[in-house]
Amino acid sequence: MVTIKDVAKMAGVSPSTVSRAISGNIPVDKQTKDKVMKAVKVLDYEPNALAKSLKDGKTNTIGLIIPNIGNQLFPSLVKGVEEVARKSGYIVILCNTENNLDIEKKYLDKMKKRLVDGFIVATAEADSRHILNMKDEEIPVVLLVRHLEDKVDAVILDNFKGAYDAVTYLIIREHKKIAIINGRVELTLYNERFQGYKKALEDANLSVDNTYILDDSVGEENGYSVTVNLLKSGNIPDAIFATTDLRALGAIRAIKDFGYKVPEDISVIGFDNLEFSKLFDPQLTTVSQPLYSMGKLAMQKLIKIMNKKNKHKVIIDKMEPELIIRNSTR
Amino acid sequence: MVTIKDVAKMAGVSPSTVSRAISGNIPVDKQTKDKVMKAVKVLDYEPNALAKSLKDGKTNTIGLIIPNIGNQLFPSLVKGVEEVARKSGYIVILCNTENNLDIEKKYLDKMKKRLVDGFIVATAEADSRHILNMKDEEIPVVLLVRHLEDKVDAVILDNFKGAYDAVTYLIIREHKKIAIINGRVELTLYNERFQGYKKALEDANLSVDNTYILDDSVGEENGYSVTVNLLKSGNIPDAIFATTDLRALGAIRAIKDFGYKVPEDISVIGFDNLEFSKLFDPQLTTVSQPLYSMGKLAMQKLIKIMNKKNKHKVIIDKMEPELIIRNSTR
DNA sequence: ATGAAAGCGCTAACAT
DNA sequence: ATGTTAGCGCTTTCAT
Repeated sequence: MVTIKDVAKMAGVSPSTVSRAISGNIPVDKQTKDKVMKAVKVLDYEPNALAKSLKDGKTNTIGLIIPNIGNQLFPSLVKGVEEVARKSGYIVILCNTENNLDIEKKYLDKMKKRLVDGFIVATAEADSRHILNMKDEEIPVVLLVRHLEDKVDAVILDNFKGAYDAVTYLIIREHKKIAIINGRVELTLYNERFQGYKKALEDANLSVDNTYILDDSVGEENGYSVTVNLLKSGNIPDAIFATTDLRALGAIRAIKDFGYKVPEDISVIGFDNLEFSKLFDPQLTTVSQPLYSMGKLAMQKLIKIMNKKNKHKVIIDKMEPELIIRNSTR
Repeated sequence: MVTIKDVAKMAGVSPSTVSRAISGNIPVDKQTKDKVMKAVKVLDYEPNALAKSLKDGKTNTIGLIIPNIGNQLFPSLVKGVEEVARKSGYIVILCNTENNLDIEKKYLDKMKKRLVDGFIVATAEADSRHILNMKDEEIPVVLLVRHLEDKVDAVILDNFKGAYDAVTYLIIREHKKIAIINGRVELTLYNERFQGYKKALEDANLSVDNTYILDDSVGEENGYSVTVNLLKSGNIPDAIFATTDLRALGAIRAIKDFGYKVPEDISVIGFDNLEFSKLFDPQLTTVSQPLYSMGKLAMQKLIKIMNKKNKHKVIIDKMEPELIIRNSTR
């Protein structure tokens, strides 16, 4: 490995002069600089970032904690984070936790040892003491897609509004019997979507019918069997609000299997606007989360936080969802 | 930050003893070890991995170079790599190149400065001198989903066989007029798929009809317009072999728009077996790439290579594709 | 078994 | 403007 010493020797100067010549911000005689640069070229010298990091306690590295890159939500998020990071001179370590709190904690510990400069955390577990601890240790953290009250900076979606708008749209289009397929209500985002659903019905003086509240929080059925059960009961809704696109697809499959048509008999609306939702037949009406922008914003926030060491005011950025009207609603 | 000195002071021993006590492989008096461990606990000491890396020239970090995490092929690959890496004590730096050779090179340089221990490269550009250079510098590299002759270790799919099997299946099911929607033939994988297509036709004594060779290498249409053009020409095929699932979906959309049915009028077969391809209506018949396993294998290979410093024999692992028969073929 | 000292490659304070 | 020195936190000879 070529070190700064080798360059110094070849250029006939001291290592510090080489360091200064390379960094640029410290005045160096033009001639010596030329000599140094030539030596750098000849030797193909690459400064050792590790040594620099050790010296100045900054690694220009961030840890990105996500539950599962296989879940289609996350690639867009990751892409946004990576792009801003790269353009700002940071690199990102990808930490996939498999939705396992233990793995998450281990990753966090490991990353701290490596002096990662900050974290973006996009996992949604109930137990969050370890996140709060990081706050106390003054390690820069930005939450993404989740938040912890107003204690940690975060970039989230206005899930309530997304659900409210979706259901209100259905109501405007004269649907009256609107079912919801929901996920684990312990997770804030599903609770918020549920609240939005209820509020929209209430504001339209429609009653909330418990038989239309479908719990899809367990298993990997993605809305299929709960929809089947509902249809079997004979209590046919005229619309279904699914809290994810995947659930919407499951619902549509169930509806088709029962010989009903989407949207003619039953409208279906999804949530997330995943890439494939526009490729589906019928193209899915859905609530769009600006995932890519959210990833970018999270990284921008993190950079700001990392750059100021003193404490700052916590800001929660709540992004606007957008209703994308396609062909699965009439 | 708590350092090894702080621990040493509290335990009343020297830093070297602390180091030995922690590492474990060097004999330390049981009593002193206990004292040290207690101090470690009390102070919540975390060894600085950076310092260790600087010392022993190993970072336990690998760089994973991919063209675009937004492309559905890559999350599975990444997942496999990450899982094996994590379980073997490595962390992975995610480098998204946006299909830009310049960004790729910059990332590679940057990673080298950080003394990344090795690379997995899953980008498919024609210009590969920089990859070959790494080989010369004896930097461990494994290519994934692409390869460079037999010069660099790689994990790839048997694209020829995948295409051959798919087209042969169509022939067995009595299709005679089989079109192909292909990508950039400069990329080995598309060339191989094309060769598989041709060979299957030849082996069945079917002629290769140029009007059935659809070039979908430019734009973002994903098979839609080339299919439209073909159908417009009146030269209706009875099957279409699309070289990606996305292109298959585009083809199906075009076919439906023309009032034909899939698979009754025209069978369509895809390639990749992306997550959503089974959710589509009709569920897509396609050639499956074991992406997750390929990611895992690539990381396993890389670990082996990193562990032996002397040169080794280059091995190309060619994975078996699997034909997944669903409902888009009759 | 343990401590002292040197050094990984770099930069910055200090000296000239 | 440039060289000398010290030190980031760790491990590893070399002594004892």
